[in-house]
Amino acid sequence: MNTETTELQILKAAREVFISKGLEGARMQEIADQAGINKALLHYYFRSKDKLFEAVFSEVAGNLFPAMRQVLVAELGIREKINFVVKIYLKGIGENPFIPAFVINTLNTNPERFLKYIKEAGINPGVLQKQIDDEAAHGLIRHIKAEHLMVNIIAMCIFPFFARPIIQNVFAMNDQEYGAYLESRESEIIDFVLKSIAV
Amino acid sequence: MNTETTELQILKAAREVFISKGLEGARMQEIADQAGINKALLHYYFRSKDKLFEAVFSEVAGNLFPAMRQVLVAELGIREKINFVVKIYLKGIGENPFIPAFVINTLNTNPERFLKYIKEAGINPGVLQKQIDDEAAHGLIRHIKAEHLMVNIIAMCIFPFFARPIIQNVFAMNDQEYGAYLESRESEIIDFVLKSIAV
DNA sequence: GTCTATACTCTGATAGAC
DNA sequence: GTCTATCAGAGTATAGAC
Repeated sequence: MNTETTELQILKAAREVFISKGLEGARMQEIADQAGINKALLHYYFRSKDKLFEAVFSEVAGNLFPAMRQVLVAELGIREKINFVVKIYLKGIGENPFIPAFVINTLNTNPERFLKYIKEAGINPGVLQKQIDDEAAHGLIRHIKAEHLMVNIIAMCIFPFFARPIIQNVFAMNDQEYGAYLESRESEIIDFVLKSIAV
Repeated sequence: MNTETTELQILKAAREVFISKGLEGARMQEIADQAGINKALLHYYFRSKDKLFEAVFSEVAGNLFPAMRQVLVAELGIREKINFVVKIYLKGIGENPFIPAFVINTLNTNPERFLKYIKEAGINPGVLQKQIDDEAAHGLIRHIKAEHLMVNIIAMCIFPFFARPIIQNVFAMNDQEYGAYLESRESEIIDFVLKSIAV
């Protein structure tokens, strides 16, 4: 098998194992098995467990913020931005439902590792705040601080993914029902937010 | 030193280390150091690392849901309940800001361990749904499903605690400013929700 | 109950043949 | 590039003295 394929297979396997077990919980042996290769090869390609983790994490983290940034600077009204960001987030996370817990876990056990990716993202909430102030002044929405609006929206989008077992149990949903619940949240969240910021 | 004191000191130290490092990341040596005792004593009191973790986790998990349950069955209108639950949650978590990440982490790496505590909690959202339907029928609030309202509220309360490094960086807050931000969220969340469910 | 010393296991990492 | 075999270190757990 050629080099590139092997490397990609390792990364794929590593991503799955690290995401479900975390850095400390993951075993190089398990990653090797999952990739259908040998433990020694992992070190041949990535030198150490930590470097392999870094490779996985940078890939994941690198995809987190660009979408957000794109929305913030887009030429859209607040309502359209809200509509857009909720859809993008739910779709993105829905395709990789364990990413949020993985990120939060890394964020808490290893904050330094994370900071550079946040900085690289170059998200500037100032433009959003200005837009909010503008639209509020014109009576299109009520006034609200960007740091509350953004956090509220993202919280509502992400939370059901890592609290899944709790929610599913408390509301007695089976897997299928939970899938439907997640889908229903798209319009629910948008509706919830728009009603809240209406004048 | 007497038995009880030592056991409590071990539990305290174990709680701190497990919460910041997770089950796999924690070291028995570190727990022993933190407790000011010897590694062997940990095993004398708790037999194994896993049993020690279980002791810590059951204590933490056992305190999570009772508050929520109490609010659900209280004799209060929806608006008062919302007001109440936000305050209770923010206060409770504020005193132990790393609990949410710890729980989410355990929840994802070891779901089985969690399920029994959820079941024990005996939270019944049916009563809340009935109350919502009632108040909506009387035109006091708009209609909304309990599984959206509850998840939205809790998400907004908890999220800032485990996303702290991200939020703090994106909005360029220092530690003091972040403390003020967390405090300001109490009234912001209540306001945000009440405006959203107004008729 | 508490300690020191040590046994044992697991696992990340390397050496070296092919 | 890929494998088998092995090392070295870390970390949990136990034995046994006090």
